[in-house]
Amino acid sequence: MGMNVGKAEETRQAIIEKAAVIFNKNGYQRTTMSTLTRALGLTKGAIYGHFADKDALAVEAFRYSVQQVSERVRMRLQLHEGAVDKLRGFARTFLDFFDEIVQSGGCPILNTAADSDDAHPQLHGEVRRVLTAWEGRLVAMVNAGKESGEIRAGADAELFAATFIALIEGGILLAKTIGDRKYLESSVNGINLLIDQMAANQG
Amino acid sequence: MGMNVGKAEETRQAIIEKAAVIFNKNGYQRTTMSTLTRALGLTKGAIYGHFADKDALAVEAFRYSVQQVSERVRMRLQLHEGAVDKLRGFARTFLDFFDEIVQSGGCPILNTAADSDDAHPQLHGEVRRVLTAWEGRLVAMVNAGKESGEIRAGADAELFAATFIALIEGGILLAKTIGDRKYLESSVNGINLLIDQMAANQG
DNA sequence: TACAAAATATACCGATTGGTTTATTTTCTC
DNA sequence: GAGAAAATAAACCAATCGGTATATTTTGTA
Repeated sequence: MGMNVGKAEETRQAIIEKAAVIFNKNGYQRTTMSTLTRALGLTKGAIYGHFADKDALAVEAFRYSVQQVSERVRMRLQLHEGAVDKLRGFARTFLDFFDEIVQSGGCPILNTAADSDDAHPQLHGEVRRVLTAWEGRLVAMVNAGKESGEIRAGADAELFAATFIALIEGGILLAKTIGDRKYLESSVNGINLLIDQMAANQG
Repeated sequence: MGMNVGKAEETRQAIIEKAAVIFNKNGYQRTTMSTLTRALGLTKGAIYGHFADKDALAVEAFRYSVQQVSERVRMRLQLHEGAVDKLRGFARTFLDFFDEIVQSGGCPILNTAADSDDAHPQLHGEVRRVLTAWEGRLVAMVNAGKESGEIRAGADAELFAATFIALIEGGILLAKTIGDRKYLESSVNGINLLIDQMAANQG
């Protein structure tokens, strides 16, 4: 028989990685299969050999984009000890990679949420899942800080998590649209203020 | 000669108003001219008699959507006296009309910003103009509060304005995507906290 | 290196896209 | 209410859409 698992599984991954940027920059509808074939140097035959349809590719591309951000955050958090420092580092990460975020078309969570809310149920579900996971992760970090005594027991972890995400996403939107990273800096500034208020050495 | 200014200028306005919702719900690309003719009960001939092309209609529809939000805010602010109360009322307005915002497809500023950043320069310019105007309005309100003595002279108006907008836009995104208005409530909560810290009777 | 299977390219499909042209109806003015 | 102009409808256009069938190349293995 011929090849089994396939060496050119790499092609599939290459399609996902390039398609992720294109989808993020142009949105689901504006990204046509012809756009992808041109950008990839492949033909439809190749793409449809790896993915059932445009939807399936879009979903995998979105997951890849999110995974890239998650990896960035994970690596950054390794550098920090303690809940408060980790929370500050979490917020700071988006500032560190702001240029890269802009270059790849903006935050994929934001873009996909705005693009899919009414029209694309599966992508909408993916976004919601990612957002609630992000929220849960922040809540867990705050709770860890409470157990270690870094954060006041009375701090509202859910409130903090929601405000954190809103500030980051809103800050990216503002900074990218207006073209000035100071807007994201303002958001990170605001998050640090919230962290200060949760810290144990505060009234 | 025939008619001059035209009674059926109303048609033009009706097209804009209905198209505004459809564009906001579905995005620029997904909103086809056929979609609009179906929703409007008109044919392409009628639409293209009033607008040069799809782009021109989209721009006018966006302006109308923004104007609707502005009018809401303007009416709300009339109810309040004093800079601090006006600022709180400003933030609160988005909460009051949250259901309506969701029903009409979400915040048009957010949607258009995410939809047009790379692909649609004219709409992108419109969004940027609206956002900076919004920012300027907030800064002016804070400065008015400084002059009246309600707000500390040392308060950072620009920082507040940027954080305000980021929290509102991010809050709407979260609340609409996850389907729980508590996320927008958290954002308004955060804004009120910032206002507290700017108020004169604070350390 | 021959051969079969997997991967990719080519050609094609009906449907729909934004937009135009021409015919028809409404509308306003005199 | 007649007639001209404006508004709308109907039919049509090339281009492109997502997707498929089939031909061809590449690939891994025996």
